[in-house]
Amino acid sequence: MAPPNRTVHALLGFLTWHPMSGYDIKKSVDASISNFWSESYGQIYPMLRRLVNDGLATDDDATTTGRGRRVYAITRAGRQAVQRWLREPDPPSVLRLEILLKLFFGNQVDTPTNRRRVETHREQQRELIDKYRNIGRTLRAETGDHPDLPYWLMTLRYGEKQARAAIDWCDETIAKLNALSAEGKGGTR
Amino acid sequence: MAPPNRTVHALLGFLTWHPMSGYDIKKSVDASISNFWSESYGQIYPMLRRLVNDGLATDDDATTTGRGRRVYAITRAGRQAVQRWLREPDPPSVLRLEILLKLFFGNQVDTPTNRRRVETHREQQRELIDKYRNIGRTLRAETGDHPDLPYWLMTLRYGEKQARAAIDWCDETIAKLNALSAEGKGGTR
DNA sequence: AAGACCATGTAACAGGTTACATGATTAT
DNA sequence: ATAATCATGTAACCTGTTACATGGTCTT
Repeated sequence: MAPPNRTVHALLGFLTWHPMSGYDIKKSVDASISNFWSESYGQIYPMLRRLVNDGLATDDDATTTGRGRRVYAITRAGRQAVQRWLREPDPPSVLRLEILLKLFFGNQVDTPTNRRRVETHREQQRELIDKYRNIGRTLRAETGDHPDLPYWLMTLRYGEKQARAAIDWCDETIAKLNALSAEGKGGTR
Repeated sequence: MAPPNRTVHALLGFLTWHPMSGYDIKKSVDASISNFWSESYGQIYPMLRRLVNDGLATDDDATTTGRGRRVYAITRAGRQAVQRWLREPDPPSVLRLEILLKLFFGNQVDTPTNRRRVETHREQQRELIDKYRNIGRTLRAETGDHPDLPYWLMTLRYGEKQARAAIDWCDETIAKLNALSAEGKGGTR
């Protein structure tokens, strides 16, 4: 009865590499896939219990040290679940971009307000590109021969491309906003 | 006590145009902002009640016809809430792209599986571009003089740019996957 | 001794989807 | 008549975040 759950699969994915604690997983998620995925402790800890319950992971392990730390290891069934999941088609991902929702109603506020919003977005995307570049550099340097590295870089590259496209759009949109406001002020009527 | 809620603001946004029923709003959402926003009936109907309760909309209206249909109108307080919201900065939007999560663990499956995933994504994005172009054409034709039109087109344009970037990435990634698998088969070891 | 940070966990809540139930109206 | 679709609504459920509580360990 493997649950068709995304968090579960993310956790199992990390456990395929080596046994980890909830804390480790959280750290790994933040450090490696935070540009397209997130998990909170409130999800992680209960889910790990559930994995054990479903026979997809174990914690009755010598590696679970005496006090604080509880280390989980993936089971054969767990690996099979990952394999199944990795072969499933992807459900379309629903996204909700509040910036676009606001811009959609942009005619109800003044141009500077809209422009400021787009400019802020531009800055954020600019920062993201730098972040991605740095992560890429670190990855190449520290794990240059890891067989998973090419896949990690592909996911980074996706973020980079999206951010570049977003910046393009911001520039174009700022120009349009300016044109609109010029029209409204001086122009033909 | 205006709630800091996204659905609420989406609903109010539509109500700024003219009074609408829950059903109307759902239709409008699907027809105009579905590429970056969604609302389900399960959200809409209870939320409309709440708007009335909070004094941001009314339904004690002559427009609410005898039987089925219940039409909501925005109040002054509602308009003020929209204005406040439109001037707020945008929270960073968290996205979770399952395709990237799977590709991140791509080394655990064969290249054709990964490639198929990326190719499917490419096709979906290709279709999206067509869809956006059609919506744009319809909008221009049917509401060519509406003062909100430029803003609507901007949000469409965002989707178009993102989709184009995604296609670029797909092409690049497919090439990389092929190179990886060629390496693995014949190559240096 | 203090502060950072390792580490686990839960409770409360918010946000959201799906599936179902119900019935009116309109078009064929 | 029948089918489509207009139209509202709820219950069950899942997903997810935030805030809090708790205590160990390591460094200065």
